[in-house]
Amino acid sequence: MTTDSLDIHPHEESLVGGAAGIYSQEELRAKLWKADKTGKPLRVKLGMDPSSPDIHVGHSVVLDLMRRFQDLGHVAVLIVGDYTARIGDPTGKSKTRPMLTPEQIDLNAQTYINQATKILDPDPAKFEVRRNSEWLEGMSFADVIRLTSHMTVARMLERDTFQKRYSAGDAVYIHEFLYPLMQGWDSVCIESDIELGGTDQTFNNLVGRDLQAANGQESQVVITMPLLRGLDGSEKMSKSLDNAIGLLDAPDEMFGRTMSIPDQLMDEWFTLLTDLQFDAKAHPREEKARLARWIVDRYHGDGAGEMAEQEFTRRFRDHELPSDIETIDIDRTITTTSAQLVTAVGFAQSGSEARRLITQGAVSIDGEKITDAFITIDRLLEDDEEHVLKVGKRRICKVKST
RNA sequence: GGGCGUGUACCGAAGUGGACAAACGGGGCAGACUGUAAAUCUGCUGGCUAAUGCCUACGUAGGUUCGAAUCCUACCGCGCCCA
Repeated sequence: MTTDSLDIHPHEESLVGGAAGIYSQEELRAKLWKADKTGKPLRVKLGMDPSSPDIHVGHSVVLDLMRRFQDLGHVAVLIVGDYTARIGDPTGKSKTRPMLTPEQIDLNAQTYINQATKILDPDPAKFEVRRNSEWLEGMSFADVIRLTSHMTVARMLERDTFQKRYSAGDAVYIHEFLYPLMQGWDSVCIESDIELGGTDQTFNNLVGRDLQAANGQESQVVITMPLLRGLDGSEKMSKSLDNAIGLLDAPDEMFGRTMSIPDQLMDEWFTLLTDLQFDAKAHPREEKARLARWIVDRYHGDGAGEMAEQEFTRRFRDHELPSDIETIDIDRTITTTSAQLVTAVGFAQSGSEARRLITQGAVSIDGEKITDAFITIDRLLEDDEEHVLKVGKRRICKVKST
């Protein structure tokens, strides 16, 4: 491909402006011009791991880019790594994930697609979903060996996670070497023009380039996007680290979680998640609320952010009760002490934990702190009256005892 | 195949016959302070119990011992070295 003399393509900036890496921009340029000329849309690949179906706002970074490609007329090709998931742990982090049944995988994939199409355009002309079992399942051992012959051990060990684990003396299994090859082979099979992913996918996606070249195809362009850090402000956002905001989270939950991020994270979130401009001079709380409103509006519709904010303000600034509290019925013949009450409503997992919470002053009834874990609830609760039980800052319910 | 190591609670990591539900760090939870921030400080962090106490737990299965996370045997996993 000649790339020397091409002018900058008008769409380039909007597509790669936020990227962490492009391999390579010249090739992207050539592909964009070529698509214009031939009228043939580019095939833009994104891999999805069906072992964990939940999408969080961090995924929106890459999905937004995918959407931009779609809006320019290109085709989003979502690869469901069902074959990969069936075999086990794809990232080789440290633990082997349980093998999933085809049913679970189907379900997860569907859930994923439902969430992803909150961002992506589901128009069939621009949206294609493929499962990699389609082409991986039928491969023979000889096919697999042929595939592995394109990769050297040294090259494989360049990869960050292998490097670290290997030098730390942790186990690195041969089959883990196959995952990048599998993903790369996906690119060959769907004739990918461009592959998107987070920076953690750089290595895997680059393998696709090599395999395409080795199979007589034009190599895909790899565009990596920065990883969004989660609520804790350090680790990348991930459901399993419990530092994520799910796309399906309730408005109040989204708002509250956003408000709890460290201030230093705001700039990053504004940049990666929104089209708003971060104002470093504004009061941090106000800025964060603006960010939170934007996020809630995006996933729950205009106005949802403002409602969530109001609820948030009354609850946490004005220390009032939430407007909607679940009422739980308590049977006094079973539940007798305050500690048992806390476990009965599900705010503690064991009696010991409930007792600890009470001892630490975390539990209150109708605003009155309880300090005695063994006091009988007869002395705390009126018959047939609703009382507000609060544990810590967030666990609140009404109890009615009979 | 052989040799040497190693396997501890959510994670990392001490402990090498009794005082071990197991130091310490991280994480988590709670309290103080706040902007539900972050940072900081304090406490808690296997289960049952009003409590003395009891039960379960140091890779798995047996054994030695009054007593085992600690010693022995076998097995399983992982690492390193030799072949």
